Amino acid sequence: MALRAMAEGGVAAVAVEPLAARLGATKGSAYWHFPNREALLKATLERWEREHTEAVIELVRSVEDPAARLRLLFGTVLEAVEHSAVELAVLAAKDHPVVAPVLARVTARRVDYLEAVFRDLGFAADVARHRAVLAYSIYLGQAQLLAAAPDVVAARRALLEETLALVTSRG
Amino acid sequence: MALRAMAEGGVAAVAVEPLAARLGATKGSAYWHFPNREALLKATLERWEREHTEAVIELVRSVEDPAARLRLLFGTVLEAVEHSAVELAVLAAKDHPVVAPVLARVTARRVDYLEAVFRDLGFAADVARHRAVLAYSIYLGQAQLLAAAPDVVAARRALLEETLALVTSRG
DNA sequence: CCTCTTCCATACGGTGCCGTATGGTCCGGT
DNA sequence: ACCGGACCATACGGCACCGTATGGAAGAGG
Repeated sequence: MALRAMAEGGVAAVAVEPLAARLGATKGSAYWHFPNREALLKATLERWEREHTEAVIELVRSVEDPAARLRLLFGTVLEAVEHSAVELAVLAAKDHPVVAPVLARVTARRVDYLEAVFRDLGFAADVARHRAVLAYSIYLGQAQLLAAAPDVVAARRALLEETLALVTSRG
Repeated sequence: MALRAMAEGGVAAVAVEPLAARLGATKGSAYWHFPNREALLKATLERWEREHTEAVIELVRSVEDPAARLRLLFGTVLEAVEHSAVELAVLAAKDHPVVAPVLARVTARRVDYLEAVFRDLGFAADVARHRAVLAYSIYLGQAQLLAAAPDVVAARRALLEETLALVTSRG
């Protein structure tokens, strides 16, 4: 619920009074469950941290071929637009003291996982690292672009293929 | 001034009372120059639109070789971190009714320019378009990543070279 | 049946911002 | 010397949110 609110209204929407109203409850109730607004926000973010990273990794883990694994990974995260609304909301609040550490952990975890995939693809350690950062940049940028100017990104399927081809190309 | 405030505190910081205080003035003064907060924000965003896109294009226009032009372009926009704070602030407020149209125009303008550069590089129209969207995604994602988790992006110079190599590689 | 804990509601004061009203200063034109 | 417009300050009411205080309902155990 709080995650849905965050997806729609950003981190600012994870606020006591609006959320209580949305749930048909009152502030009194909310302040029994959480000591203050910061705790509510923290709980919401940590829930996002737990659910929205390992879930994808888990989904993809079973795929043997690393190229197919990468394709499934990118395909999954780039199709779910409403899913990535939460991501963008978190990024938009990157300077908030409660958000920053969670965001740093999630980012590091994801890039590290991507790095492992590129090593599975046969890239040397340093190259794999670069490709991982690059691939994650493309994901972030594309999510941002899709949300900010969807008409600019017309042929999404073709773009996905082009992205995969480039990011896994040798030499 | 308002742009500086936006870079530091996001779109929310472009507010009448905080800005007036920052300038050592009062609300009364501010509301003489602008009818309301929305007008102030709009003026700030349109100033950003005018200054932060054409300036870079102008800087780069003189370079003959399209590959060198692209290198200069990416190098310029990816080095200026404090510069890109404004960009991220605008992206973070992409759903704000005043922000959305400005952001859409700026995005379209930039991707179109990139597309022209890739055509200059000899790519066919459709491929040039894909590369342009991809390149702009990388820029957005990298700016985001640099701001959200700077330690993840260690070797920036090498990453720039890798980016350029991939994005201009022939399929 | 009484009581204690759990959970929720009402009511209050505080803060930061918006926007309006109104008065004051300074300055060029006559 | 006067006046009108440009510019700025003070003061007010309103709104949305935070957090606290306090008073219930409603079930569990003695």
